[in-house]
Amino acid sequence: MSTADTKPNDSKRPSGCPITFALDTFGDRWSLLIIREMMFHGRRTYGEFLEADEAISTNILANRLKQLELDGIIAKRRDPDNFRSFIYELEPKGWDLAPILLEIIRWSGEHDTRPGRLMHMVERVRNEREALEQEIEARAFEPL
Amino acid sequence: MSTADTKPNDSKRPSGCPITFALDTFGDRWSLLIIREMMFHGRRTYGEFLEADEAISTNILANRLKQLELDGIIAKRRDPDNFRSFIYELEPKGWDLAPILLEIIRWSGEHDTRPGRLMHMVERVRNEREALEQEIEARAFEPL
DNA sequence: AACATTAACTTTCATTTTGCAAGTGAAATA
DNA sequence: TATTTCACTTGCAAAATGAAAGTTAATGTT
Repeated sequence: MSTADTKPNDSKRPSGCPITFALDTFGDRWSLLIIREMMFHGRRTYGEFLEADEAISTNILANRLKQLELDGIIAKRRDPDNFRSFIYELEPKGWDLAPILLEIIRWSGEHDTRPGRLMHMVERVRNEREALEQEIEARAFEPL
Repeated sequence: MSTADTKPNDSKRPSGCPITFALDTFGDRWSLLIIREMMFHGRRTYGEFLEADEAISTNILANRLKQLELDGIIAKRRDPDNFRSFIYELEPKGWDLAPILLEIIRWSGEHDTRPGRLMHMVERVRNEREALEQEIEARAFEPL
């Protein structure tokens, strides 16, 4: 195999530090974006992830999905209605990243001054964080 | 120059997304660790950062410090007591990352089951988050 | 049934980033 | 004056990334 089939950013020697542990599981360029797509945009299949704004490469996407699954952040199952398709879903460990993502959105809302910045989620985090958290929590417990 | 003097993980096309904005400024392997060292371990100089557990390479450290400074996360000034030394300090934009780091620590506390995991900060976040936040906030406003 | 299309990858390879080791220059110390 | 300290920089090999093309199997079309 010549493909990137090893995890890129695992610490050589585990330090025991909680920050390092977290970076080892989602501290790369793409993992959090995949999680964002699942958590906030409802994307669930390989093809849907490729349609996201940031245009991830197919090999990187495959590698990250595999790694996120190994780390228990997401789960993969067949689409019962389309046997060539797979559905990726967040696991509790993945849904539990929501507070981190919301804090990241809050921080960017405070410090991103670019003209083209998107304020939709920023406003929701500012004005109705509780409701937003509950909405996400509810989706985490949706059937199937 | 052959050195890594460009920012590695800037999005080619800015998407306006707050998550992407954040990843562009600290979504790499080392930036958050440098910020952790400053915020929780009081390290402030190039030499002190090199003493951290994770052993960052000198060229990467130099590159990240430069980039964090450009992004307004940290500031660099001469040590008035030692003219060959520089002191790096968090800017408000950097201190404001504290809630993100605390959420990351919380998340790892919930999901890191490794035997060697360090629980000190996890416990503080669990049991006295308010006090911890205020302590950090206080240090953000310390003179000089 | 034959053919085209869709979906989820895998492979190849060039480019970029990382990481290690060694080197540089200026300021402080012996 | 010589040595050490501090903050980097440089060179180079190894690893990761990204773009594009290829593969395999399920589906949809004629």
